Amino acid sequence: MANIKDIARLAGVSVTTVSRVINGHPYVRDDKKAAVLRAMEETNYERNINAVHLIKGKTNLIGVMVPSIKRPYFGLVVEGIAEEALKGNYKLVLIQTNYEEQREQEALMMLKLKQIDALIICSKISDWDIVEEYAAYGPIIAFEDARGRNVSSIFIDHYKGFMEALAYLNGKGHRKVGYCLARKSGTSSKQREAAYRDFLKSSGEPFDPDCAFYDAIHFEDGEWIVQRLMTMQDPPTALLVTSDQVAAGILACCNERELDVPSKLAIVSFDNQPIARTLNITTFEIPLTEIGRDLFRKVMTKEFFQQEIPVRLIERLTV
Amino acid sequence: MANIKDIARLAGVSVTTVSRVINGHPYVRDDKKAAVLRAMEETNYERNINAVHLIKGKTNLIGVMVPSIKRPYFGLVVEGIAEEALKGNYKLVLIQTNYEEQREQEALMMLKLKQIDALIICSKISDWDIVEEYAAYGPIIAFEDARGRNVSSIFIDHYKGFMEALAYLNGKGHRKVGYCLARKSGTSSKQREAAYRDFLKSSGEPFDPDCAFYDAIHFEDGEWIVQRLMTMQDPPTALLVTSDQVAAGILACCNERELDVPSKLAIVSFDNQPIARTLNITTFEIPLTEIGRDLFRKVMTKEFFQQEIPVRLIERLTV
DNA sequence: ACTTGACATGAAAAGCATTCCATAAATTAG
DNA sequence: CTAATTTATGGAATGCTTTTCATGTCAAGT
Repeated sequence: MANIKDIARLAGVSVTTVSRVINGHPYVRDDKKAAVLRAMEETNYERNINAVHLIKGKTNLIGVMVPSIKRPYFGLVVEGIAEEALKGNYKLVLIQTNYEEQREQEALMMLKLKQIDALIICSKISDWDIVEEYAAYGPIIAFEDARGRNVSSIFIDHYKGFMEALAYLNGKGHRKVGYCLARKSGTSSKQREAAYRDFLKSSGEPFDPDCAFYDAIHFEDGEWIVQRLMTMQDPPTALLVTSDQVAAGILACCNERELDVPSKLAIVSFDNQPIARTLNITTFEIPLTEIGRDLFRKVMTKEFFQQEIPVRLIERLTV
Repeated sequence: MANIKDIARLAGVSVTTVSRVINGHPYVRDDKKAAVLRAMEETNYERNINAVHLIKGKTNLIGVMVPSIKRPYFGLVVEGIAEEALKGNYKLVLIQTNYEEQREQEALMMLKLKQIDALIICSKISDWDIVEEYAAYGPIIAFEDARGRNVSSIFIDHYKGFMEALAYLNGKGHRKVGYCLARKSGTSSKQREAAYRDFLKSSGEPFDPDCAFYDAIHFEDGEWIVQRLMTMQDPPTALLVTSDQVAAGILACCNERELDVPSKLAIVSFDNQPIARTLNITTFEIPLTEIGRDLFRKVMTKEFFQQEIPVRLIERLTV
């Protein structure tokens, strides 16, 4: 494969001039420019991008840390990131972590190694201390509440969101509300459980551990949730679900078992994914794709930035 | 940031020796090795990965071309690719093309520029000629029927699959079968339409253009499909759907409108995504994640490889 | 005592494009 | 008509690591 030196020789100019032509810099006579272009054409020349990366110290690659890309939730976020990346001529490096700390560290390491120009954390398990440490090596933004931390973030206040949802259900007459969470240990789950307990305390209801459903992540998780629900002698009359996918699964299984929604079981979920609209699920909108776009835009400014995205209730037919 | 020269100076050895330590090569005295390690520790040294890429001529990055990552179908494939990539210490560069030729070309160009070591095409719109041209620059594998082409591929014979599905429905007594396709112009859609027409010809039924539903891609597309179905005076008694997502959407809308499945409308779909199991959708299994893993493994061998993956009928409750 | 092979180390080349700096020619301004 | 710009061009340094080649020491084998 020809390199810039070959082109220079073929065109009878210096490598500097060739570089000027390639990068559209001024001060190159038209005839020389033409000669360079011809030489590039003839040899089917492409510059060695890795040499460019080396000298420029950047790669136009943005890292995206996601636990699992098959989950529509992350698909929607990454979609937004990808859309925006395209405009800025950036490419995405996808790091699927499966919530393993070691893999997350690998992603962070890529930033230190300058293999990526910035890192977007869609969800993580590692401690903030570790993330902060790596923030010294390049811009990082997280889609997770980082208030009080020195890391940029665009986030949902899940405490608030859950509170609002609980108040809404309470207002609709529901006294016993169950909830489905994804990872028990995640930041957002902790916020949500705190809200749940606080709400219970303020309304004087007792806490029933049977009302908590963990590891509710996929559509298919609706199945065991409904199954468990039907074995309970005193089941909740409403369910707060942290993902439309799960809510959709629950709804589907309820229909199958002729457990009427919302009269027997009300469902409120989060995200407002397309499936929620189709199935008329009452949900709190979290504009995932839009957030993805924002994450990209903001991380590219390289400036510290934190912003809360408010959730918005969309009333449909499951309450 | 310290570089290898600094380390060499600090440790009182040559850069060659430092390189040996870094890469675990033999013939370094223990005391020197220790000195190098100490120097690296002290300066928090990390080698410049772009320099490594330049000299090695490879990046340990694999390109993945997908039209849209938010579609669970591609999420599942990429999941498999990512799993396997992890094992080989490769990272994925995601190129979301939205079926725009220009973006596809960008992905191919990355291969030429040696920014990626190999390219996996999950779906494409560009002509094979173009792909073949770029195959000269590095390993490419496609998840699309490339028989007769000089490009590696792991594929489904959609003609066969559709034929099998039609025969199955015919055997169940369905004489008028509709079908939902994603992109009208895609290779797989062409194969499927060919099968459909051939089947009709052999069974002597006339072709009703109203039975064809195009751009059926997402769960939510089920809505308009059912709507249209209900306006037809002579609707098909069965529907062949090329994605479980769409089938699930159709099923959900049928339930809502009390159109009984399967007695009023039978549904057969493809993929056997998790949602199909939960909703008891009769479907032809296409092991997407497993195929993702295979795509990665095979493209890494850098050898020409073509393999058909047979589909497998999974009978459930929608027929 | 002499050859051979294993062990150890470093100088320098290779991989390639960008950019700073110096120089020269051609214009424009005054 | 000189001084100051603008235009044009190339040499060399820079970014950093890996690998080849050359050289040297030391122990084992004959």
